[in-house]
Amino acid sequence: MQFHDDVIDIIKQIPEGMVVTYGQIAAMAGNPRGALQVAGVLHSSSDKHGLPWHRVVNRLGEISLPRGSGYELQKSLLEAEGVEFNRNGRIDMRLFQWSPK
DNA sequence: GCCATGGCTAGTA
DNA sequence: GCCATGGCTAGTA
Repeated sequence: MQFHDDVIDIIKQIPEGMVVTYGQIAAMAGNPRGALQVAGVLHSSSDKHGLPWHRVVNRLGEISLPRGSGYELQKSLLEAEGVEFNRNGRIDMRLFQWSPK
């Protein structure tokens, strides 16, 4: 599937220390309303393709995974790359959101 | 609201 | 086919 493959390509390009949004990826892959599908791809194909899945967050700059089920891991992976979280557990997207050239 | 996916029944043949 | 189910979100209030 084209969408699926595009999503994977895009995610692979996210540089270390940067993040992108589900919707952003969906739009880049040609389906502005496919945010949920992007989440699906992440959920199912992250391991197989060795994707930097932790660099994908929701539009508010927060981690979407539930506490105790991925949240902590994702947060620590991002912090290890220099991404900072404020007291609300959010990332300042003006500083860390990546967009391709 | 949106939309692709996956699981699980109808309902033909 | 139908229907529930997501690692979601634009656009009101």
